[in-house]
Amino acid sequence: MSFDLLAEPIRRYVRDQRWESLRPIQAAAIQHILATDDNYILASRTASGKTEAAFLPILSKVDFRQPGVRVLYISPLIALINDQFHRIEQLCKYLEVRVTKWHGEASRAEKKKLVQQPEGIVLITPESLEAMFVNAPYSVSALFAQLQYVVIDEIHSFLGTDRGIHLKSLLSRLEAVTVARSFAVVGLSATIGDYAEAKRFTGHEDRTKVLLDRASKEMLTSFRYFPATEAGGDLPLSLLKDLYKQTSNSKVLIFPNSRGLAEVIAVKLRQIADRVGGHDKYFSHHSSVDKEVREYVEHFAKHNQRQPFCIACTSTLELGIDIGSVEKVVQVDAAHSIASLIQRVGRSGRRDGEQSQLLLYATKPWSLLQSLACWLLYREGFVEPLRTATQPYDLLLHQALSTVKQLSGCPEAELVARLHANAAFSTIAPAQTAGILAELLRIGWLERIGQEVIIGVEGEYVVSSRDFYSVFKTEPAFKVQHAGKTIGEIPLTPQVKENENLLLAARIWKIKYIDEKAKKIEVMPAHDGKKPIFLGGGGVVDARIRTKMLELLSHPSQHPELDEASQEALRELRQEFAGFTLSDTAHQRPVLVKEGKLVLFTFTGTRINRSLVFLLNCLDAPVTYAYQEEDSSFTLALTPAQLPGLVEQLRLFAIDVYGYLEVAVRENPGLLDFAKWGASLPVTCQCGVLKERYFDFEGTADFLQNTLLVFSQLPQAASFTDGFQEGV
DNA sequence: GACCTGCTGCGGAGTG
Repeated sequence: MSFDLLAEPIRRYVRDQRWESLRPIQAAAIQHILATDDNYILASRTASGKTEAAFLPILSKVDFRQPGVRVLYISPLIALINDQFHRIEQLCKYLEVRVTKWHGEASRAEKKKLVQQPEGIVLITPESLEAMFVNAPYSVSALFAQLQYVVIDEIHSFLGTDRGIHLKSLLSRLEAVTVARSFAVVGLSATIGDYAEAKRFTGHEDRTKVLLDRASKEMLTSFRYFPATEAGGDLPLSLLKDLYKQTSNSKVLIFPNSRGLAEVIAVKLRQIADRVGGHDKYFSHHSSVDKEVREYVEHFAKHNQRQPFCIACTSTLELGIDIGSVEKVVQVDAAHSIASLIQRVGRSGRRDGEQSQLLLYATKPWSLLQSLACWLLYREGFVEPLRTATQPYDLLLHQALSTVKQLSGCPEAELVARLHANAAFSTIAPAQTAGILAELLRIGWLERIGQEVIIGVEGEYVVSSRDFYSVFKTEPAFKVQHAGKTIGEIPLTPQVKENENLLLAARIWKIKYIDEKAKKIEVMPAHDGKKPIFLGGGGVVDARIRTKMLELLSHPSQHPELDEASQEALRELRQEFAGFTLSDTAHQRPVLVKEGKLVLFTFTGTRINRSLVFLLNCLDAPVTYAYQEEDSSFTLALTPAQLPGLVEQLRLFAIDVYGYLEVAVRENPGLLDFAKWGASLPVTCQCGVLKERYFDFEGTADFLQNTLLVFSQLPQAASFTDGFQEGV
């Protein structure tokens, strides 16, 4: 049925592929895309042919004899563009349509040719599109004036992120240069939790539809518990031995949540394999491993059908790039989000009829509890809700500079109007935009010439810098080399000294010398070393995960997926909370009374805990406290009678926090380090960015208002506010 | 107790 709707050359392509049938998502996409000019989100599991689902109908529909680029494909990764280029080019040979890669590592000659004769399909990254707007705005209109379709791959990776707001703004600006003032958008993804958000992303929620294939693969899951021997130490040997036994004969991906631990696992498993005569295909894969080394690992995994292998990796192997069939996925300690767990699980079982396995290791009781909570929520189909910023002042600042550069200056009123008309910034009031522009004029990033604003002297440095095109920050790093070969890149931490040993790319190295000027570290092979240290902020855990953890502690549910040691660890943890009778885990929170102190377990998300820490530091009469993210607990030097009063005080601060935020941001500008362009905003906007993206004071006030405290040694529950009234 | 992502234009040397 759907097949017959395709153009003849495309039908020939499908026949030549010898596919038995079209996949469900392909059949649905063909019917819908050919019938309407609406936007579509195509959601179905990895390796289900989404690229073809989009391109078969689009190529059948679009008239490529017209001049101009007709289809633009946008990807979050260069590697994905290179992957997709081959597939799309194969398909386009049947139509004699030109396909051009346009990213930082693509051929300049090809780009130049395309500008001279704009046609066909272009594959691009958001940053390259940004660069084109800034450096060659005439090319943007020359290439894209006749644009008919924009395909966004892995669209979930943009949703709810700064990079997503950036891309949304670029799409809005792109629409403005097309003759038709619009194009259709097709978004592709395997993991979308929030379809409304995906629809809004296209800029036209009302004419965006979702085509969804829910089919998924069953995984054989088991939890395994090996308690860490020392705090902050490496993994216990018993875990590594078990891990080796479980994985030595399979094709495996191991996700240990950090680059350092990925190295430890790859090196230690290789050492065990050496001793017992196992295979030697142990790799590590993360951002600090050299790109060529990573490509070799990906290539090996993809083209190797029979041999077992093991890759210890971070989120570099979560997205899109096809690495062939994986039989087992191992997660060491809890994944930071359910969205991430879904992507990781999705890396295995790409072939039909293959049984795949998920192994969840834990080294600490709380991590086991969190891991179990995440897995149960994943099974329930829960994905963290996305919070797209409604006041992204920092991204507006970036796009304001980019727009002024694009237009070579423009009247201030027109700039304000353009930014307001941009779908990414429609929720920002023009008065706020004017305030941001005033600040840019004040610091010399913009200048006023007559009626127009242009890029200022200081601004030229910013806009001309290589770092301008992206909205995310990166840490400076040193190249690690051995005998002329680059192994990877690491930040210069105190650990990096001559004669120190470190692990990188699944090997052990001794540092020979450090060339500060050239930013290079020369190393030689060694036999023993420490894991590399990387600097990073903390993770953000959703409140729903913490509530699930509390439910697991309060209700004696059975989980056959847990091994004996895990069962025992869970039993012990439940025992610690046996003194509390919690009937309403949505609102009740336990407070342990011991040794003249209180331990308040908030069981809420990182943002609210973070806000509570901030509010505690605002108090006029300081309270001694210690906060732990692992078990979401606050240890307070208070008596039970004092707690309700404190809580009410914090709630009042949370409702009217602005003054405190302003003081904090002036005293400690580092608070805004998470926002690349935040430092140049007016202080009011800086506070707005902090409030919306780092803290959650509204949620905190809500939490403080509605939570019922259950003390371990008091007979009955007391509400925060009740308690406060009693205290008065 | 984190992880990831991308990048222009120019000059000059080397190559065909």
